Amino acid sequence: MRVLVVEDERRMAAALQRGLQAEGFAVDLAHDGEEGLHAARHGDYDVVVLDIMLPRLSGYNVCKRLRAEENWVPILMLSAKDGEYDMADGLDLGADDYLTKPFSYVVLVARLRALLRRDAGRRPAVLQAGDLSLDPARRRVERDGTAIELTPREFALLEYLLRRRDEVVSKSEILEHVWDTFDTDPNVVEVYVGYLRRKIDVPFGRNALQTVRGAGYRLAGDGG
Amino acid sequence: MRVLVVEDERRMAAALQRGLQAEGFAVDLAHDGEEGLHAARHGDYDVVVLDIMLPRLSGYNVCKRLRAEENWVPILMLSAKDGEYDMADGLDLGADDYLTKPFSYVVLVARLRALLRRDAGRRPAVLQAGDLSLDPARRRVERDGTAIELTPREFALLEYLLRRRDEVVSKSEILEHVWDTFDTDPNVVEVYVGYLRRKIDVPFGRNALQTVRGAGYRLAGDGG
DNA sequence: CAGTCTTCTCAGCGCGCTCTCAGCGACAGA
DNA sequence: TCTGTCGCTGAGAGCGCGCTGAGAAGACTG
Repeated sequence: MRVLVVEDERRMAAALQRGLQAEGFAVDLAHDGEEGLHAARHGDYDVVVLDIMLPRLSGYNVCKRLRAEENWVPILMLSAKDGEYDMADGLDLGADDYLTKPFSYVVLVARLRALLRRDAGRRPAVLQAGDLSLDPARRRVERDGTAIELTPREFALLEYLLRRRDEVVSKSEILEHVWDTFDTDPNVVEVYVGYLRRKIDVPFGRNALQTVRGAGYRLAGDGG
Repeated sequence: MRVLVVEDERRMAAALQRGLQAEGFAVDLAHDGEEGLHAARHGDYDVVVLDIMLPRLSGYNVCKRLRAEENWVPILMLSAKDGEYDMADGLDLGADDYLTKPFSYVVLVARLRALLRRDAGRRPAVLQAGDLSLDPARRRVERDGTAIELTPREFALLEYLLRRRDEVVSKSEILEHVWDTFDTDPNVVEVYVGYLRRKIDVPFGRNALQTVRGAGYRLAGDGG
């Protein structure tokens, strides 16, 4: 899941980046409003965390412009508690949720996941393919009722493949959305596909995670 | 689909080439503006990815000259984010789209596809000929509801023939667009036409992929 | 600081894809 | 019918893609 964090205060930005990456998100940073607006327009993010007090262009205006352009990416606004804008303003502008600094990190993550879940409405809270299920909020994976332990990277990979189940997903797309790079050695994807198979397919005698040679991978919607 | 990438920075150029080839494009590289201009003039490309900061001749000028020569090949401009030119300049010059570095790889591919689609006057997302269909995005081929597995080369060949369905396409055109060469033995085309027939025609008792002796091949619009 | 877990790199290997080649059949012109 | 050309196809060689085991490096825990 790709997150854009627009925050000018370096320490806060770095902390958010580290924290969210640990949760398995792919995080990009923008340090002022112009940069943030541009990134949000072109970056294909699943959610945007947007500070209000920003150099060059306020978060307030970034949000307004995005909505004016019919860009409906979920936005979570952040503001200092003594700021001149309050929650009502933020939500009026088209933000989807709102947090006041100082906020609890755990609350931030919970709200982000809530946004991702709510987004598009048709996205189910629990992703499924046959008897294989993944719950993004609870970080839980099951096959046939049995819980499966995954590392953060494995989890992010499976989540992305499940969100695009039945589609053929190229290694470069996977690198982009799960690793947040595109010029890395694609072998790392092959390695992690191997790890996943040994956890979600092999023990169950299934074949959900299929190779499409020369094109990428496909997660079978029926669970293999 | 032939893409020209004009980019002086070797690592970026190589990464783009690898990535786009993985997406099924035929990619040529040019490493400075003069070279790029020359290639764009004579290379018969479907789209050009053009960096702005280039040795010898800027992307800015390459674009300007091409348009002055009435060359309307779709151009996607790339610029460093702190560059002296901005989006408005690029679009004013006749570029069709514009991306700022660092950009998302997936967005680049999506924009390229959008340009290609727009260029041909709203190409349908799914190519069809009778009950034979090919979905470039999902990389899926079906006949009569049955999924058909194709190798990358077979897929590229069928895609090209479908885009020019009902037309007689010569072997040299096919070599040019699917193999990205023109001095190879045309026999390889015959071999792959044979492979395709055995997958899309023979099992269904059809004859969509027809030989026009002395001229080339034609994919029948009604699916044979 | 040791021990564990996670991530990622690397090298080797097996197989599927690609392409070449030769032989043969189909076709057109004489 | 004969002949030369064009296209088709089966066989097979080469190699590049994808998979895997080993292990190094780094993060985290006790």
